[in-house]
Amino acid sequence: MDKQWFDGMEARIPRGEVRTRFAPSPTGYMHVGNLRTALYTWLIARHAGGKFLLRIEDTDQGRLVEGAVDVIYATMRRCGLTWDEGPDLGGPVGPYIQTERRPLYKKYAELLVEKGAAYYCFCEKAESKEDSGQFERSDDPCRDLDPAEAKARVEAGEPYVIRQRIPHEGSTTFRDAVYGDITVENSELDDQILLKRDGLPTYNFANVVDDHLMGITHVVRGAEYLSSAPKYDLLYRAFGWEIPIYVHCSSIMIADPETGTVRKMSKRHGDPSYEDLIAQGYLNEAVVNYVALLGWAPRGELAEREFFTLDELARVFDIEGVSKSPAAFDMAKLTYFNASYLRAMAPEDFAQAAEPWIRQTVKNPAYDVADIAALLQARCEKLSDIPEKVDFFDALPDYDAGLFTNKKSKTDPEVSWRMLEAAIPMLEGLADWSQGPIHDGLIALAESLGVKNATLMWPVRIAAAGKAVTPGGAVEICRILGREETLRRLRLGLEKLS
RNA sequence: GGCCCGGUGGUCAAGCGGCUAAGACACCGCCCUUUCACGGCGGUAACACGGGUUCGAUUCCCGUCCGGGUCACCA
Repeated sequence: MDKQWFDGMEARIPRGEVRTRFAPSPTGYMHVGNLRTALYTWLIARHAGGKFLLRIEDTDQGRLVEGAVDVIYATMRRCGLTWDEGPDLGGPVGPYIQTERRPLYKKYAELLVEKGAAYYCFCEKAESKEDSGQFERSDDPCRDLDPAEAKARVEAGEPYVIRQRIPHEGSTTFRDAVYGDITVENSELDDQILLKRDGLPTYNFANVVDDHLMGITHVVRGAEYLSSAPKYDLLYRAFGWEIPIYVHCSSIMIADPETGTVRKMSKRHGDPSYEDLIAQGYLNEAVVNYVALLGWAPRGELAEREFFTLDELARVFDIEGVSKSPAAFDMAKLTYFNASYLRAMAPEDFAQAAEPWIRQTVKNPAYDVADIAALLQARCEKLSDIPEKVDFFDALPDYDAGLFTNKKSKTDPEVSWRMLEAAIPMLEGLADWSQGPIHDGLIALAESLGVKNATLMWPVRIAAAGKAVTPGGAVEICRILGREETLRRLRLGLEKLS
């Protein structure tokens, strides 16, 4: 056995430093739940001034996805979850890709066999969950094989796996930072496979080995791993390693409209992933902020606060505030966060973000993106709301004359006809086609006609836009459309009313 | 089903033995107003249930119910 593996790693890591890791498997997208786990993991490290590492768990050869690692990098970067060590950066305890650490796991598994905490198993492979459970764990005929005989069969080339030998008696208690102490009867635990037939480790084994070798102090992961935690403890103890602090995070649920119940959020059921949300026009900052609050809440003074930047989160995040019960993902609230972030943007930043969405329907270069964006900023909750809202600029919709009737504005077809007839010459004669003059001209006209502002504004806006609801009022829309186009549309309205 | 973990308004949640039980989203009104928004103001709405412990339980313990997780050579 190569002794350096046992003594070398620890020496490379400063004592007392908090080290956490996000260890995704490359699936090609980021679950919302995974994003939150990554975020909390990052926050714990940053809060403590420690190190955050990225490790790729690609031990499932059957599920390799091309380019998936790049998706992970891109997502992490976009979210601001910077890492200090990782496959691309390297670091003192690499490699950071599990398949590149392959020889390591076998050595450690064999060490466990030597110690009697694991054993070779030659039983038939159960290909799936359904095929498993052919025999009860206590019935595994290989568990009590003579070590020398087992070794001989291995050397003879017989396929095998290495299983963890879990005591049949007693119980195991482990400690979790959010759930507290949890005790499980050992008889409830199965002799899980550590090393697969292909020589690669299972997730559970690779985690223990890597987390130890990489000096991870806080193991953060989803609550679905809570039930395997006692087996981890048994493994750490068998190795004689220090047990890290476990931080299990409850699942993120989502309401299922079909069944009227909640279930764990998952890509498989068509629930949105991080990428989906971004594609739907949600801002990265809003998603991160919202997700941070799904399962964690600031305490004390900050209990009422909801808006946090990443840096602020790093400052105030504490494991104490992590909740034990599963939280339901609420798209409406995410939308609220997104709307707030959109409104808080500098106008020019918003215009830049909105431009591609505006240009989906506003192709005419005569219409200024910044002008339109200014109308939109307070009126959209997500960027994908935009195209539909501004579709009337390029082409006047084929609207119904009924739109001219509006009770609140006191308009009907007849009134509207008079308003348009009066507005057209006034607008034609305007010296300067800009916000102030158009506004003042219309207000003055309303006064001279003896009608309330809305009575004049409504028909003008309807004729100009051809829609009942528009971003911005009559003045803004006319200004952007330009004098010529505005007059053309108002005359069309007049015709429609004749 | 066994085991494990949860349970404060529809949702996220504060609370950590004594409170008229915060706040936010959503919803409903009102104000503002050139449509719709934004913004402002106000409102409806909760401690799952039953036993204990205690002078006193949302808070501690037990049971019930409900919800979730897990029982793969997947992670």
